[in-house]
Amino acid sequence: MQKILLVDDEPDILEILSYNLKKEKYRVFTAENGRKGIEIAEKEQPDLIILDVMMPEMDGMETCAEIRRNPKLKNTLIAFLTARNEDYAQIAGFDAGADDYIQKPIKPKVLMSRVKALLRRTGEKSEPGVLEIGGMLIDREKYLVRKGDQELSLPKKEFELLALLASKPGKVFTREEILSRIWGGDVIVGDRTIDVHIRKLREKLGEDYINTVKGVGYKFEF
Amino acid sequence: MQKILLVDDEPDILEILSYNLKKEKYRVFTAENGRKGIEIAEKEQPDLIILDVMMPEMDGMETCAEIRRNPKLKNTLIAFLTARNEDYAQIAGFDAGADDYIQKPIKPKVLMSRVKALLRRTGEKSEPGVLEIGGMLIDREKYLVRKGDQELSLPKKEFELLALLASKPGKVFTREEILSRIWGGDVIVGDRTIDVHIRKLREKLGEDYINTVKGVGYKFEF
DNA sequence: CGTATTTCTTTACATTGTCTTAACAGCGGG
DNA sequence: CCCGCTGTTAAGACAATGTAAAGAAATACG
Repeated sequence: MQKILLVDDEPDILEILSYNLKKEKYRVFTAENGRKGIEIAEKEQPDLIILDVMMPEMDGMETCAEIRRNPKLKNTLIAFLTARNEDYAQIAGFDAGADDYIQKPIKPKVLMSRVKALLRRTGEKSEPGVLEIGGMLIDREKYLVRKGDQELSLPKKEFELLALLASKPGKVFTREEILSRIWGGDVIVGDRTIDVHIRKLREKLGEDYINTVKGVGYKFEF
Repeated sequence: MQKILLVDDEPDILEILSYNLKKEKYRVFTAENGRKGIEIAEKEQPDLIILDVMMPEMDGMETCAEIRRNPKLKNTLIAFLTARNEDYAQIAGFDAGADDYIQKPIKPKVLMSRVKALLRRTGEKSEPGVLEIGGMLIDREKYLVRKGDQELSLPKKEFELLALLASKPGKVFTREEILSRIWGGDVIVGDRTIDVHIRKLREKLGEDYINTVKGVGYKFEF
């Protein structure tokens, strides 16, 4: 999961951005000024830092320059938040070294696409698109599972659940772990929900792949 | 690797830009005037041409117009370099056909993000002009689809959507992916827009080519 | 230029699967 | 046998997509 640090002195903005980014499964940290921002950044090593240009004390430009000077953070992506009426050229004029500018007022959709575009480069995990285990082929790109000669197309949640379990055969995934990886931390679902999905998977794949470890969780085996 | 052609009469600028672009793994060509620029462009078929507006003899505008007239170069991306005090609107007013304006003084980071943004869409790969799948012929150059004996001429968006999905048969493209590749990152369109285009495609091609993977996206199959 | 035509987007439902819940059954341990 | 856990089933809630029609935006045309 990729980390994003937000630095802005306005709590409202922090909250809005934070909310939207979390919704998209980013891990979000916030700081209300540049100094604290850098502190947190050093500790958390975020993938992207979003800086408000206008801040008391240490403004975005300064913070940015500071980051660029800091050997531990030098290569972190930086995006500026700028009010629309600030002249782009003027801002660009500062030798700031930002990777992108995002204009206020902030449109969540715009923000998200920008953030994604920025992180695309870095982000791309090297997870293989297809994994093969126990005579089974799980294709994440095509959302398809091939077992022997038959192709199964599983519904989203089931597929993700299978892909998760199968990604580390033998490892026991706790319910919590499963919840946070597939449903995403904040979603609340009932106790039986996971079981039901497991059930469906067993139905479709056969009973011999997913094992229950009572009191702990589930694991994939073959 | 993508090619960029720089045209400017000031050797200093050429060098700075060249250095920065090369650092980002672009293949860079330079020319000190419009005439030579076009010559090189014809030979190298760059993905992007960056033109200084102010040049002796043949200035940026003229060169640009020339490029747009040249059948071999017509579709090349063009970015202008303009001094800050030249009025954007005035420049834009010329029916020059540029794809972007970059203001001097040039800040490498700004330049890079612009260049990347420009090339993102086009860039991807040198995909074949025509692809053939499932008894269908998709000609990107002519914007034509042949299915069996009949020729369909699809509207732009529909065509691009089809071409995208068909470029990786079986792969599920998420809505996000589709949006960012066809509409381009920042455009905001309603939820149902994609569906409607899918609908039209299914109407024209038949129901058996594009499959929905609920909660994930669409894929092309045959 | 204004108008006609095509393409694109939105709106406002209808529809379809998927997901979740609820209720109860089974099982093993203390 | 009671308790905590998981299994199972079916039903309903819900979210994602399908669809038709109308409104915008482009574009072509005269």
